[in-house]
Amino acid sequence: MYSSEEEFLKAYDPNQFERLSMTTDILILSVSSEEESNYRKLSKKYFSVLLVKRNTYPFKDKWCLPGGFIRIDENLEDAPKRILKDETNLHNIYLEQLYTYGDVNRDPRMRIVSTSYMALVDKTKLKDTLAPNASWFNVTYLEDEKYIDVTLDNGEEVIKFKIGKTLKELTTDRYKFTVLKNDKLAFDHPLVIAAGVSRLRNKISYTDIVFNMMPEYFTLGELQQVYEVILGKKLLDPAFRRIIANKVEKTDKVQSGGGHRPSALFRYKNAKKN
Amino acid sequence: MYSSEEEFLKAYDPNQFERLSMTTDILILSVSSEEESNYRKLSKKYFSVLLVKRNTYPFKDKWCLPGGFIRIDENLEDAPKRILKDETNLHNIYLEQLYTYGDVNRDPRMRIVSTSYMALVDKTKLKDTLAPNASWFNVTYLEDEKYIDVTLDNGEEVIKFKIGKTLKELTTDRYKFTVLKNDKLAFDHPLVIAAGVSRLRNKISYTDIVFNMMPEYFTLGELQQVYEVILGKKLLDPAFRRIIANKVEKTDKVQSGGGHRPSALFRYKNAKKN
DNA sequence: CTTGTTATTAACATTATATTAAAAAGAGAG
DNA sequence: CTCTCTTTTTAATATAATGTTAATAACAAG
Repeated sequence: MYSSEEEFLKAYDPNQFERLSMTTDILILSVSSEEESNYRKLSKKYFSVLLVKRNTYPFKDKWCLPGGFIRIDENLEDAPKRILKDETNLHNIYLEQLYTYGDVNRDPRMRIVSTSYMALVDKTKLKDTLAPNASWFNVTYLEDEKYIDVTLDNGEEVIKFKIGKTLKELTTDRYKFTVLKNDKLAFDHPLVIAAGVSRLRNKISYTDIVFNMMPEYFTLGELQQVYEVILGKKLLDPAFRRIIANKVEKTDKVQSGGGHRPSALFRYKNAKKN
Repeated sequence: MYSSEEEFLKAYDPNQFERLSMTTDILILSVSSEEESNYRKLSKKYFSVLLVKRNTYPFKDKWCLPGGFIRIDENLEDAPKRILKDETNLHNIYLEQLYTYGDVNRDPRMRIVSTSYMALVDKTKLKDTLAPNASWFNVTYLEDEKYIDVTLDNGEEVIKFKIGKTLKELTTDRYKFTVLKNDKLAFDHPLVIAAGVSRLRNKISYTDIVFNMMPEYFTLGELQQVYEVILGKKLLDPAFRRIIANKVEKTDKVQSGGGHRPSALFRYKNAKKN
């Protein structure tokens, strides 16, 4: 029919299949620093996620993940980068694609497929650069065989939802989830949060991504707290130290002033030395 | 501006952002049975992937993964299911989303974003149901720190390509790959193959997905060969048996006739008993 | 009956992980 | 200045997981 690819392309009709819209949603995760209420000995750390309050329809006045439309002349992964820049004023942030959601009715406006990303940030690097309608929520994440219970709390508002894992017959596809209760979080964003936390929990043990959430210098106690928050359980000191021993290096700095033996400050071994 | 969501939706202009097309690509993986050349003692198993030869532009006469356009009224994950049915005449196959590729120029026709899926099948269940332009290729997959070398071979044609891993600074994002050499495989499908094999290698150790590639009854030797093919290395018998001990159950069937001690046939423990 | 072959498991060696508990070093109270 | 409190840090031990060697089992073919 056509004798060359050029000829084919010239005659190509892009409207053969009806086109659709794409958006991106970004799960921005960090660990609460909680320095305000740091009495000594009580510095409970939390996982935290950045949400924005919608001021337009649909889902007006509900919370949602930062996101937006993919532009026609923009690479897929450039959209989350752009939005991250707008939202936190940071670039060069760890970003990883999570999952693409594409149910026909997931958006009331029209057919929209959305690719979600997970970003890990060191909260101490931002500060006052947050957008006005954005807020960090502490995450409590409880998972058992059948359900995941998530509670989000920003100090003023509490969002709770429950996610049921659908029958995992022969496998453990961690993304086949169903939202059971939710009335404050827009779209299918509860699924994105569950998928992201799940992914992070999993990856923390075989990659070094956790250091994207850490400042340059940290004590092993602080690092252990972050591991504990992400894994949702206490770790024993010697075991933890053995695990991360070859990932970090001791510096000659120490952190004193805590009413106890001062702790050595460590840094990530493979970090680019500035 | 609008006093209700309905009112907003009624007035909504879906053409605010230029829409794009979406396709899906399916990485159908299996393990070669190789029963034809089964002399005794030499039954080398291979990983295999199903490719189809394109008979239209673009990439006419090149091989590619089975795939197609997402229809406007079709859930995202229903598209790969539909195509899988067309291609292999099987349904109820293990299917898992891999990654969504969305570079602006990844398709010469127009802006197309593609979500790839991985399907695992038991090759003994198909047989003569293959589409005429489709063919199984044995996969050889060699991975080191910097590169992945892949060779695909269907007995008549050999496809080779090399993939470079981009600088993994703070992390190990297994998807940030670059295709270095490739002239017979269309689109960014080398990336999909690398991502899928990588995912399978990883997941085999903490899930039971491998049983999706196995027939109902199998010997531990056969299962071990599949593990070895997927992991790309030899395993020691006792170690392997300990690992899978609680995943399989011995049946009273045996497989004899191999010129040696007959082996017990096992089955997957959590399989639905028919 | 002997040999070749793979299946299967026992027994031991090595390594990794879990657990307990002790020593180290500063802050603050008196 | 000394005692107590606290957290850091590591030593030492116990337990579990994994790696390795090699013995035994069972059948086919000559």
